[in-house]
Amino acid sequence: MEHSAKTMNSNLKLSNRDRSVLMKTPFLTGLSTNSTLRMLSAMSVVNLATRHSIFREGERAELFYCVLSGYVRLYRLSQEGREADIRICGPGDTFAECLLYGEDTYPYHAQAAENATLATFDIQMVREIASEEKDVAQAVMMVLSRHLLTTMNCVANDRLFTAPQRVANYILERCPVDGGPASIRLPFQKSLLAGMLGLAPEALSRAFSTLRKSGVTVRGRAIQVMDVSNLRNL
Amino acid sequence: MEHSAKTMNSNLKLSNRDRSVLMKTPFLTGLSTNSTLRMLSAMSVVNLATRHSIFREGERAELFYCVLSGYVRLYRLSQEGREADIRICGPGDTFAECLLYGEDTYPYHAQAAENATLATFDIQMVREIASEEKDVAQAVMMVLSRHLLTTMNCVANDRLFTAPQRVANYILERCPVDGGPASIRLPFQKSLLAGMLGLAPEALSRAFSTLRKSGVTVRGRAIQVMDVSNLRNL
DNA sequence: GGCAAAATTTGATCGACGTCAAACGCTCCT
DNA sequence: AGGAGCGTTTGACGTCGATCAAATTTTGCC
Repeated sequence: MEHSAKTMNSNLKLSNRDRSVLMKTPFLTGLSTNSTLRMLSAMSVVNLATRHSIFREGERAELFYCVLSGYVRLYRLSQEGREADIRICGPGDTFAECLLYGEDTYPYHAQAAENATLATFDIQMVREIASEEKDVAQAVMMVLSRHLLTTMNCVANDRLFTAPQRVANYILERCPVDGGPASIRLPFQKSLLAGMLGLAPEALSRAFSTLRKSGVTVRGRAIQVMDVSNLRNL
Repeated sequence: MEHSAKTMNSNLKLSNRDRSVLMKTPFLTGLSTNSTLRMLSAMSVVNLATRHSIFREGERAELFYCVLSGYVRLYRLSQEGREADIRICGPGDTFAECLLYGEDTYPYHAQAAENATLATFDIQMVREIASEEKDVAQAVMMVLSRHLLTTMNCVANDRLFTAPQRVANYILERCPVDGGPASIRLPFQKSLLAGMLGLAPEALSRAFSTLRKSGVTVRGRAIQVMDVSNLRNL
């Protein structure tokens, strides 16, 4: 029955966790009952195995996506086949939503970086719903604004900081704000983090070892910071 | 009366060119008469001299902007005072519009890169208008979508291409599509182009001289391409 | 035109990071 | 336990682009 790694579900077949993420999506949170129902009618859910391609650059776009669980990698290819990650999407993130009012083909490749559950939305239908339901339009604007903000941040980080600084920033964004010790756990492979920061995996590894001097210890996916406020000074 | 380089105008005092750009803004084009009037009531026009600061990172945001003429530089500062450009905005571009539904402080510095005329929009008021007028909400979504798309492009370019390739891309985007010879004229200083491409001015200069081998001649702001299709292959 | 200031180019140097290859470690599988 | 396969680390090396300084060109202004 299932010969591909892709599974289509009705949204009744969601895990509790996925359902909870789905409802916290900016696209569905705070909507009127009516709007929520309409959005759900434009939505499906898919399960994807690691490395499964979601869409390819240049394909005609009919859906945009929201990650419920797992991670998705958005990337471009150079002529010679080098890959550059543009964005890593985790639970709650949306992608290709800029096509609601933009081009009609996907501007990058998308691939499941781990087993993932995604909500898919029909672009045409959502465009129509947004033109009729104010709360949906507002949700779309909020999502787009936030996404734009983080992407501009990404440009600034790439241009302003070195590899160890970018890694330190990543860690600090996920640490309690006060000083003192802290420990966090990477939600995915290091190679994904590398792509997210615009680095080769080797460069990430070296960045971590540079940060040892600043009190950062890494073992597998576990990261320990001796003194957060110390790390904050570069 | 005017001791700063900043001038506030009623929108009656616009040059023809500025008025035409203003009306072609995605924010004002295709709107109903009523929506247009409401948007104009949320708008002012300012003239700025070269290098005049428009806002600083962290400032409370009350306005977003649309460039009517001239160019604006959005940038971040590192601790040590190094500047990194995030975006160069020209006529028709908007900036800080992501604050309509995002944070309430500007996430970067903005500075006039030349004498410039800007339309300013009151964020609060536009938010209110967008919640009532569907065509305005749609215009906002289109602007955000387009902006997001170009910013993701920027990340991809930075990560995928070398300096000469990025410069070649810039030129090609502004050339007639067919092969053969072409010539274009930079609309601003080379140092601005450098910042736009994420390069130091020296690196841009060297990139141009690398491209001489590929038939690109530069004299001042004039750029000549011997064979466009040739340049397209890296 | 001619001077002062700014922008751009060129040269030299250096650090950061990508790439390739090899070693190491971990996980999963039987 | 033994291995195969993958992810990560480490080393060696090369390239790209930033930086500093100086030369040169362009621009703005009387």
